[in-house]
Formats: sequence, C-alpha cells, structure tokens
Amino acid sequence: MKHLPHKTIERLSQYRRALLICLDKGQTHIYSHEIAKIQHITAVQVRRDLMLIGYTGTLRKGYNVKELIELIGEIIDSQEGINVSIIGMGNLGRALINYFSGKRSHLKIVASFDINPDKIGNTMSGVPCFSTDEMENIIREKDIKLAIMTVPADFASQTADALVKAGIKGILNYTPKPVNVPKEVYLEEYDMITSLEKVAFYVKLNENAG
Amino acid sequence: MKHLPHKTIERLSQYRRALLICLDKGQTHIYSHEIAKIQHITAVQVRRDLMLIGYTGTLRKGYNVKELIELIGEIIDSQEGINVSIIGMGNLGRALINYFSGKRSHLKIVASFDINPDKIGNTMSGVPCFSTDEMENIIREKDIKLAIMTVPADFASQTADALVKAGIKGILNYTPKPVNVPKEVYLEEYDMITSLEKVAFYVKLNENAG
DNA sequence: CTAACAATGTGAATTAATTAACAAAAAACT
DNA sequence: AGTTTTTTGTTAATTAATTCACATTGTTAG
Repeated sequence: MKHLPHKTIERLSQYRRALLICLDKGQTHIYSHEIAKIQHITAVQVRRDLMLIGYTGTLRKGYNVKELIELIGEIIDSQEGINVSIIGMGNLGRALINYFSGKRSHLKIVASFDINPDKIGNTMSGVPCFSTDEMENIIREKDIKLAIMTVPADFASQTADALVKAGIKGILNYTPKPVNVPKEVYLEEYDMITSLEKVAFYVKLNENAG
Repeated sequence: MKHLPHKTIERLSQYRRALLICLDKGQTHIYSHEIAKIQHITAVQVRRDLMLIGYTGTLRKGYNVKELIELIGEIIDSQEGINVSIIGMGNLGRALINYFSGKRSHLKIVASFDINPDKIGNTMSGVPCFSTDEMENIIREKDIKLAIMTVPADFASQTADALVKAGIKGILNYTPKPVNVPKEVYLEEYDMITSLEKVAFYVKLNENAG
C-alpha cells in the first residue's frame, strides 16, 4: 500500500461512517454492492478501494464490518487523537461543533475562537471559545494541529497567516476566499457557492437535454 | 464546446468569483498565471479551461475581466434566475442564507423550511421560513428548482423523498447521510467530516514523511 | 529594425481514476 | 457428486484530468 489515491481516502472515510451505522444495527458482514449502494458508487470501486488497503473479505459472506472499520481507522486515523480548532463562531462554526459533538472520532474539537466579546468565554457542546488574540498561544498550549476556518471572507487571509504562524499543520477553509499557506501546511478549501452553482449548471443541462 | 469536464465547471464558478473581486478593484485585465495563483492551480490549467469555453485573451495583456465574467455567466447560469430553497434552519441553514444574501447571483434563495414552530413564520435576510408540511405546495407555487438539505441526518432520507415528490430538480445534500433520488434529479453530496478526516490523513502523512 | 521577452493556445504525453472482464472459490441447489 | 450461483480479487482497458512542450505573436528594449 504505497500511495492511496486521494479519492480513495475520501471514500474510506465515508465507508467507515456507513459501516458504523451497520455495526450499530448489529450487522456483522456486508457485501461490496451494499456499501456501493449506500455511497452511490459501483461495487467494483468499493472492492478496488479495499484491495488497495489490503483488506480481504470472505467469499460469499462479504466483509467483516468490525474488522473493516478498524482497518480503516488504522489507515486514516493517527495513533494519538488529533486536536482541532474552529476559527469563527458564526453559524457555520456552530454548525460544525454540533455536527462533531458526540461523534466517536480521533478528531477532537478542543477550542474555538472568535473576536466577538459576547462569544468569548462561552462553551458550546463542551468546546470553549477564546479570543482570536489568544489564538497562537492556545494552539501551542493545547497542541492543536488542525483548524477549520469559518470566519467572514474578509478575515480569511489574515486568519490563515495567524494559523500558520501558530504552527498549525492542516487547514480546512470554508471561507469563499482561497488563502495561501506554505506547502508544509496541508490546505483543503471548500466553497458552498461553487457546489450550488454546479448543481444549477447540471440541472440546466438536464433540462436542455430533455 | 460539447462536454465541459466536471472539474472545469467547478473552476469556472471559482474563476468568476475571483474575477468579480478584481472587477470591483477596477482591474480590467488579468493573466492566466494571476488567476492560477489565486486558485492554487497552474496557469496551463486556467488557459485550458478558458480554451474549452472558447474564450480567447489578448496576447500580452491577458484576459478581459468583464468579458470573461460575462462569458462564464452565459455558460453556467440559466437565462432566467433559479429559485432555491433551504431545508432545515439550523446553524448550517442559517449560515448558508447569510452567505448568499447580498451576493449578485442568478440563484435566489426564496424559501426555507423547518419543523420548529419558533422558526416558522420568521424571515431571515429576506428569506421566509415555512413549515416542512407546506414544502411540496410552496416548492411548486414558487417554482423552486433547487434544494439545499441541512436537516439532521435522521431526516435526510425522508426529506429527499419529499423534495423529489415536490418536483425538485437538483439537491445539494449537506447531511452526513447519503440519500437516494431518481436519476433525473441531480444530486451533489458533501460531507464535512470526510473533508476534515482527509486533512487529518494528509497531515499525518506529512509528519511521517518529514 | 531586430532580438529578446512574455504571454496565449493547443497537440501530445502523462498521470489519475474508473470501469470492464473474468478467474477463483465458497455455498447452495439438484 | 456435480452444477449453478454469487461474490471476491485483480489485470487490463478505458476514460477523465492534468501537465508538458512548444509554436505563435504582440510588445518592449536596444
């Protein structure tokens, strides 16, 4: 298993989530085509991904749910948990905290930051909110490796700079504004408007097609 | 221009957003490598995308910002505006409404839906909130084509079914749970946890490598 | 006027991702 | 026991996306 394709990494995360639900339901085994159905992909794709991570199922019984969950964990999780912070406690920041709270995960949101004094000092779903001024200190103190940026677009760039300065290792940027970081910081950007425009485009295409 | 690659569509939307900012700043022309820099991609990629949509710049002066914005609009926008709704007025739904409000766009959020009586009847950034019970009627009445699902995971499936029944043409699912829709409905799913786990994975990889 | 430069536009090559095709084998059926 | 069915695992083929390499051509400098 030398280089897993980017897309495979994404799918593994998704497989795991689907598998956890199956496990909760008491399902012990699952076929590739069942996983495929859930994720809207093909069974071949699932089998190929699992082949890439070196997992082998049982012929005629499918894959062992529990084992597979564990193996995916070994691959995509870190040994120790990873501490995560959210920068910007607007609606999106709060949505993310709620989203994550209660999820069993090696990713732990341990701090949030905002500039609004009304929010600083509060705790939400167990996550304390600090002033952005303290960001660098707290990121170092709490050994926070990842940051999710949910600040207004105008603050995107300066926030990214501050995060880099604080020694953050990975940034997930939900701001509509692309930011620049040195290459040793892993950056993932996602833009909701792009997604919506894409949907609109393909809807238009469908309509024009028939 | 027969078939634009999916990735090109996404990038066009992003180019346009970057270009709009340039236009606001009074910039009339832009080079491929400038666009590339903003989007963290290569200049060749930009030129290829623009080639695919048949736009041709001026040698030595680059691309005309205004023209390019208009051309991208012709390609990805619909003639008439498209009405959009948000299902689920939790934090994420509200984030999206704020995000969109004030943006010049052919996509208009014209309704939101929730089951919480406290929210129903309210208006946020000009978007009225209706009861989910009225969803089918209002979607038809207001000619809503697109829906953004921001409901809790447990409601994902039933919400999707209701939307399909109401005749929606495209769904953007922000629920962590994949949903099934007939193939004539365009579906885009995005999962924040997957993105974060991906960032975590590559951060781990970087650390182990260096 | 000519040479050097800096940009676009694009065919060809490469790399990444997906899909097809099918061998192998366990289980179920007859 | 033998045949059919079903599912995995994998090689090969295909398709999608990106990058290379370079011809072309205004523009600027000498």
